Amino acid sequence: MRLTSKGRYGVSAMVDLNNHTKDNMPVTLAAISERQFISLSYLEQLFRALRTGGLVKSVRGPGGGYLLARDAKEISIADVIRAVNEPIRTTMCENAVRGCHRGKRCDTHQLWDAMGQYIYRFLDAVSIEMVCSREVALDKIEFGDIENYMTKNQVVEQEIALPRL
Amino acid sequence: MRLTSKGRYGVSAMVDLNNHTKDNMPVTLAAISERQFISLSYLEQLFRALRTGGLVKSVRGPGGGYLLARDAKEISIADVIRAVNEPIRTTMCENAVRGCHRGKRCDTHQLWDAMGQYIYRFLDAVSIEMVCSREVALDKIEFGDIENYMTKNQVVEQEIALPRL
DNA sequence: ATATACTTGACTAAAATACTCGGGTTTATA
DNA sequence: TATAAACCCGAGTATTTTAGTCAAGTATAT
Repeated sequence: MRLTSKGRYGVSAMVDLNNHTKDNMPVTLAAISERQFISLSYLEQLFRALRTGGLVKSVRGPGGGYLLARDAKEISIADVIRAVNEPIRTTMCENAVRGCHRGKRCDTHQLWDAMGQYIYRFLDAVSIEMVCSREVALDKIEFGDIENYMTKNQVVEQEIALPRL
Repeated sequence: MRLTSKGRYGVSAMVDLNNHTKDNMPVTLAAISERQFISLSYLEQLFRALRTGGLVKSVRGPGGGYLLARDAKEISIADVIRAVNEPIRTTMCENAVRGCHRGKRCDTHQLWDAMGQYIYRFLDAVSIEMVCSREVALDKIEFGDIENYMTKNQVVEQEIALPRL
């Protein structure tokens, strides 16, 4: 997962879409473009990715536009960011010559894994609905126990994109 | 704060430095360079920043090198990343024409602020010492209550660098 | 028919990042 | 006092990534 402005635009667009959907009527990109100050062509690119990712459905022709593919409660920020960015290809350390070399994990491998998981926990827990309502505070979110990070034997793969070493 | 490979290199170098300091004898960049596969010139650039940031002290001349400026327990990952990256100039939304416009905060402003604080909490809580020892698991780290994020009236500024809208 | 609105692939421009280079300065030691 | 080890520093370039555009479609309501 990459934290770039593309992801931010994606989230802004999804939030706008949810805020302006009434009676299950599709919302046009032109409308989102005006409200969010995002160019139409760029929005088209973003929604292509969002549709491929199964987060929105499109209705073609006049009167058409986009709708959320499922309830805003069921769409996380992580979902959106994942959808608009290309999937990351390399697992950072594993095949690199430097850093983690000769199969040996670099001294900081564990740290970045832990951080990735930690950030994911946030982005997975926050939904489009929460951002829209602004009523839901994070202290109401169920995160589970804050543990099991940076433990010795953990082997979960790094998923927050840090440029490869 | 930016999460880039420069920061990773910085952390790797600091961890290596701590791991290879014996009897308060300075460690040379040449040694770190060999062990971590980071070019000498790049290391020089990094340590310039680390020294300016008060995280290491240098000893010049033959037999010289670098030492941690304070105990590894007292140096957080956030400290290191902050030191090697230029400080961020703009507060993302505030002065931009798009996104947060006309003084009105954009719908997602709160979200990114909350995320920034959340990530900071992690990077501030983890020290170089913890990464070196690998004995300290995150479940032993005191994070305080997991709340006060994304609450309605929060006005803490965004500090994780997301490219400006 | 026509206009609305989504669809797609490919392309370009701009920014950020990573990294290098060359010439310093300090200082231990022979 | 000459030499070499090692840090110091400004300025530059190259690469990669990201952001954003463009042109030519296709589907469909009216």
